[in-house]
Amino acid sequence: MYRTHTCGELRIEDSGNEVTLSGWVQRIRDLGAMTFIDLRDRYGITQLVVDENTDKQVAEKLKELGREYVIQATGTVRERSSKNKNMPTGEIEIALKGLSVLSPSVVPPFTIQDDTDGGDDLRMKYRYLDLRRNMVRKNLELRAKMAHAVRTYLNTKDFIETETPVLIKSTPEGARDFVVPSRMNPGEFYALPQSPQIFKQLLMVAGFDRYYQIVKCFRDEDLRADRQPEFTQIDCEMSFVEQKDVLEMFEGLTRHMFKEVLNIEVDEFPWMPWSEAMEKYGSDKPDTRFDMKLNDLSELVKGKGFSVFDSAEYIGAICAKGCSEYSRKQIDELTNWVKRPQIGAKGLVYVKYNSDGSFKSSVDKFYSPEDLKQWAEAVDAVPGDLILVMSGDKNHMLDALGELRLEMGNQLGLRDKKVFKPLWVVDFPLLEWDEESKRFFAMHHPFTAPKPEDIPLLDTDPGKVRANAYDLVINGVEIGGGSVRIFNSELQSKMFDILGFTKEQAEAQFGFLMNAFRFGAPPHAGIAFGFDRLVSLFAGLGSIRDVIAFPKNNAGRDVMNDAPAPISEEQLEELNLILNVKEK
RNA sequence: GGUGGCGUAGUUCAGUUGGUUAGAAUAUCGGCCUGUCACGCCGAGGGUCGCGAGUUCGAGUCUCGUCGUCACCGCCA
Repeated sequence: MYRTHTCGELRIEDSGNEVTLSGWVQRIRDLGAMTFIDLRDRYGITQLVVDENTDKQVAEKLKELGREYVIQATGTVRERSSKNKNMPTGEIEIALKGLSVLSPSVVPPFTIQDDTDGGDDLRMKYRYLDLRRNMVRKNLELRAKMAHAVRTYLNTKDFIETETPVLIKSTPEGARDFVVPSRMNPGEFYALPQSPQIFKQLLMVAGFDRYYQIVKCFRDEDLRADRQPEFTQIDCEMSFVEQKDVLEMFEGLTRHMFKEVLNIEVDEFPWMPWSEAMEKYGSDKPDTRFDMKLNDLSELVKGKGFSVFDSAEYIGAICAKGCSEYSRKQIDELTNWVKRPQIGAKGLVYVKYNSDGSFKSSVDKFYSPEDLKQWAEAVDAVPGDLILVMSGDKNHMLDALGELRLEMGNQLGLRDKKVFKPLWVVDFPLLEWDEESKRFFAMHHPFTAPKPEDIPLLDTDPGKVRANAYDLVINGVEIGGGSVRIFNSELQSKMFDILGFTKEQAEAQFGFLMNAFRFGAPPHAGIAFGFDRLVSLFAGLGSIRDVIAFPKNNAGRDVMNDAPAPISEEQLEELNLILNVKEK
């Protein structure tokens, strides 16, 4: 028996008991004739004490100990003569009678403690040591708790958890696929799923009615703090439902998780049309923790002789509450910020609505105080506020103002991590025009159903067609998305047609799905949540890396085991592969 | 594919207009210490300043390239 208790559970009531603990040496405090050892495991830290005079044998053993040694310690629980109120086990200690080293440790490259001295690179390289730290382990415990809450909720709602294949067929739409060569089928490849999309729809055809899966998905695209090449989705599909039914079900799931995991009651989720999100927040994933909406000033500001505005397609503004005292330097910094290539604005016009009711702007030459008063009314500004205006190409400016809005939200401390504001963004466009290839792409995916009232537009103005597609957005993070699916093979054929597939291509790529639909497909709809993002949101973190046990770096590498890596000539031969790596 | 930040002791960092032998903290090792809990005190070892080239009498410092890493844009739902 290695232990009778964990390092986190002994209390003053256990005094006098003989116990055995196993764990890692956190720290040794050698006071000379008396030595204290902090013994750590997942559950906590317990202090061991050795008196040189009374425990000579054990004291001798202490000499070989070092940080992160795994030891087994036996002794008697006793009340401390000087207690530590800061730790749960702080009232007791173990007077050692026996001590054995189960496994020694070399000196670790960084210290295993909450405020570690290790940088990110090093912690990733020794991730198994990083995972010993409370902060990191807590994130993964949270993740496990959340996965449990998902299963509890969906199981009570009669969802069937079903696994779908990981080796599937590559499809042309969407993200780049990871591919896997097939040894048994020379020259042919599997793909790893970007999502189990087609399989879950086939499960609906199969009559499963309600399906879910917490499942790994793979996309071979460039990475970000919130994007990993392999990530986890809560993937779901339901039959005989409309959009409203799906949103209600998964609002229920989300609220259940907030309640179970964080003990937070969130407000009902508002529904916001995609067009409103774009116009008012400059984003399809608005952060509604704060207001500061975008305002279209185009009509108001034109025709006053300011050629920059007169020639612009769109002039928009946001109102930063209480910022009229911003200094020249602060305004300049904001101007430079929006001029960065990532934002790409030409400049920034400001109007200070001073506390005394007067105006000071960078365009005083062209606009009278009366004009500026009108602007202020249009953006709901009151004395003490700062109005920030940008002009240019409409879509670009909505985007830029949206970014500026978030930046001001950050500067003004309006994006509190402890506050959660979920909403549904609905009525996405069905199709997106691509200038390069001169064709439409499905904004969500090719199986998304158009809104019934917009179906006539498919023939006349496909770009205007809205989809029965929806995203769950929380605090400016896209947590999940889904759609009502097309379940009629004629409409599906039409979609493939609009997307530029020939009949043969559609048949080759999705024939089996179209074929399945000929055998009685129920109306169905589904959704998938980005589980990693949801966990990092709950944890109040910016990066999903911190909620994944073994994540990959920016370049998709696992710096711990150095994957990806070349394979042997024999392996290549067996897979019928010849490499043709281009020199840079 | 592109833009930017960072790279100095095991680790986290400092290092002035380019100027003598590159510092601090922490970790490690040794010594002292009976109530510590970030123990304390004394001492020691520890450096390819990421790598390569260039400018210069002289480069940790300036320039170019390269590698690594992070963030963002493109990409991705």
